[in-house]
Amino acid sequence: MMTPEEQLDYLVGDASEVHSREELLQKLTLDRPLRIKYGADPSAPDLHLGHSVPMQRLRRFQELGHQVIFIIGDFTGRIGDPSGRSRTRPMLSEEEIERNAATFAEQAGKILDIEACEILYNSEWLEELGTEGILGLASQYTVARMLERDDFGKRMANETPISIVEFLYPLMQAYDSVAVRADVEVGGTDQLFNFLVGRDIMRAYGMDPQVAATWTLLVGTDGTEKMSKSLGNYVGITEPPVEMFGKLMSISDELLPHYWALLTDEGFEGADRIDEALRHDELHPMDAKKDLAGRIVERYHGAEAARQARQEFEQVFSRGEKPTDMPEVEMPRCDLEDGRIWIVRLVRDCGGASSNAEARRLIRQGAVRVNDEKIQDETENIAISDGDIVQVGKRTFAKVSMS
RNA sequence: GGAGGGAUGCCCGAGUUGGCCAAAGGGAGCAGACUGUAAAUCUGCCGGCGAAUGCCUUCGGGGGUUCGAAUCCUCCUCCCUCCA
Repeated sequence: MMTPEEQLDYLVGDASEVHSREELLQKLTLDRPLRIKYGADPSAPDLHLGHSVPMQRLRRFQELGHQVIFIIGDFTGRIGDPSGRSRTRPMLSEEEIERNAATFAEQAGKILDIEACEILYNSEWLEELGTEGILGLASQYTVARMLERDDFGKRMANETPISIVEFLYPLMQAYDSVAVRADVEVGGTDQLFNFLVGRDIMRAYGMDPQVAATWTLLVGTDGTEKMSKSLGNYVGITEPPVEMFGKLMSISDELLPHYWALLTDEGFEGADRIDEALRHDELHPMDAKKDLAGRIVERYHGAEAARQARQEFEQVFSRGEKPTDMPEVEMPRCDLEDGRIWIVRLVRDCGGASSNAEARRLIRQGAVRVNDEKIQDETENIAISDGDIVQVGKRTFAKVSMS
């Protein structure tokens, strides 16, 4: 059994900010499971490694017997994204939200014990608030304090508009904490302000304020922006092992310690060790990356899958060989003329291009090979037979299957 | 309530004395070279169409002027800024 101090370290030792550790320590000595709040977006059901960071931490709370509460922001989702100016958040129907929540639960279940979690919709209590309740809530906070938020402050300074609902958003999120009697709220550093509003609002409603704990946001595979689906720089936790492995191998060396710290169980200490070893040339960056990729694939797909993904990666990219499994393209004989097919059409059928123009471009640029032979004439009608292998670029392969 | 500015290709953003605009430039993306599938860099591509100096669809939406419009007129929709 860990002492409360050890628990504190285990739970928030690697957090970027905790307000406050003393309070959390005090709560840990209470003889009851704490209620740990995590807000989930109702519109983005595909979880990626960025989401996995706070979720791994939630799992630790769970391990120590605390109660994890997911709040699906179905109501707050409707009032729009407070940060995105032009991004119009689509209105989601109830069925969609329901479906997204199911997907969320399924994917979150890969990281923690979902059966033991409470999943709540904030429309449940926010709808009941009514105008009177909203006004009462709004009266608990001042404009000046709202402007303390970095984002708002900047926009005021730049004279870019801020809509009133954007002020309401943190308040509602704060009210969620009141409604679920949260002891702790966890999330990314971008949520800190909202979490702190939560503390104030809880006090205003006569409750013990929640502890706010945030973790550094995971940077995407591009190495600059935060990981997000819309930026296309993400690694989804349900992606197939080979894809996952490949994406992790393509990150820059500089990103390695950051990933190591946030995504492995070794945390910042392990990351420092890796960083040190890399600096002294005791470790090759590629090996370190393979290690990282392997660990992550293993977490979501198991050890065997991780081993295979690594092997496949080395086969195709290090040795330039063909992958073990290639998708087959059905080639009806009747579509051929004298056993020949237009190369552009072939590239498209293999999924190597989405239009003829794109296929032409690829051919002109020397990216297309059929049975290892480079094809550069975009007008060529090529003879094909069963089992021929078409390669487009470095990673798209397909095997022809005559029918 | 009043005055003014704007809506361009995936994103940002030129272009508005009408033709030389499929539309500059940057970013993203894709391919090639180089590699450790790195990253960085360099080169090329970057609306579509079974070869074309060719054709088709694009510059918020509709209508119009014209041989010809992203560029002019008109109505509509949306966004923004300033004054009150």
